[in-house]
Amino acid sequence: MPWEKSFDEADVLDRAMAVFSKKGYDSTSLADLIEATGINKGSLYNAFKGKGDLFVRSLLKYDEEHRQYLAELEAMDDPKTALTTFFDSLVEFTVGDVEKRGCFIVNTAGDLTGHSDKVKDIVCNSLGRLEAFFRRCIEVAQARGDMPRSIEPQSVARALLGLTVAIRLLGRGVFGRPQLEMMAREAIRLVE
Amino acid sequence: MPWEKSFDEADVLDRAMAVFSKKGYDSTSLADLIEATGINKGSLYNAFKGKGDLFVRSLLKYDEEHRQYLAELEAMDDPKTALTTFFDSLVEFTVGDVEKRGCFIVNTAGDLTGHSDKVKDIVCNSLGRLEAFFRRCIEVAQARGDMPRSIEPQSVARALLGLTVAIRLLGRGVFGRPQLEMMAREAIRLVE
DNA sequence: AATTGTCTGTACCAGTTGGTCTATACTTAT
DNA sequence: ATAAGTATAGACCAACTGGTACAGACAATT
Repeated sequence: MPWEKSFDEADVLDRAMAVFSKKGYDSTSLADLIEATGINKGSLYNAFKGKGDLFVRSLLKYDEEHRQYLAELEAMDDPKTALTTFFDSLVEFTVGDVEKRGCFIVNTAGDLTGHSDKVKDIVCNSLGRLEAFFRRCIEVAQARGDMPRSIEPQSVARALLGLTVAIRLLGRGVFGRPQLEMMAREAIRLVE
Repeated sequence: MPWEKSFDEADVLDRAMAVFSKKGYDSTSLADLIEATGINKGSLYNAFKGKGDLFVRSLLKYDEEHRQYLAELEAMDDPKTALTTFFDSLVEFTVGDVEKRGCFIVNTAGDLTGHSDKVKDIVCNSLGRLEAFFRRCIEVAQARGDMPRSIEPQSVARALLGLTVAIRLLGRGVFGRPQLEMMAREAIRLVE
């Protein structure tokens, strides 16, 4: 009888995610991946179909974790606090990202050309879910009387998505903490 | 006596700009550049120091053109119209970009890791100028009584910059015209 | 016509790319 | 011990990478 897979696949995906996110798909070589994951080239091609497959699976895992975080926020059941918490931790997370690897989804969104339709779908769905989360937060808060009726949920949700993308993108080298905090504050001002 | 340079350097930079913008620095090969510019490898290395130099000079040219456009807008001397015109043409330009090459500056901003400090400076300065343009528009409009005093020029300008970046980035494959128009409308709503 | 220097094409370079393959070491259950 | 399957290391591949070198074609001045 053989041997159970020895390396932790989730761990490999996490490490691959970090490299792909930091350098992008094309600029990440197999050598980079082998060094980062610690597993051998043979094992890599045994466990995954290749570089492309590893990328897609990493992206899916990142997306899945993101989705869970949104679910936790939504479970707070105080939509306005959920929004402020989101933007607070967004800035905190971005500033704390000392390696400047940024958001895997946003980085990939800026690179959509030259990616498969599968990747495009993952990115579009992920961003769509975030926008929908914003929209639900606004609608529920309005129903509770915590947010003015004058706000159009769909379009403000889309603006919040835009500011989120901008914070994640510009936080990777253009802006520092004070600038990012100012942008986040302005995002919250949109729903006040 | 020799011969004056025969190919149009500005034209070469424009063509290089298109390829670099579409595929990014790393993913653009010398073969791509030769095919796009139409000039020979030898001429390329004679006229420019190499791939990196060609990239920087293309980026500078793009930035310069951008700067001129902003100057034209500011010369309109009606800051609020300048802002709406900016976002209208931003969406129009993004939608009309059928090759989905996006904004050279924004694309490079998303890729800042792995670029020289020179490139970082160009990108940061370019985005900084756009933000300053927004701020001046707001301040002048406020002085004229065309915009509410409650608006904080600096932070709203930064939010407008964020939405601009988002429109350019997401317009490259994630969003279509209606979604982009909605984001642009929300940007204008920030200064009303 | 001779000269000067740019353009072009091609050949060439060493290093890297993603990917395959094989031989060997190893771990587990029979 | 044997068998089955996994991990590893490395050799190997053709294609491509950015970059250099060189020969000849060409244009403009003298």
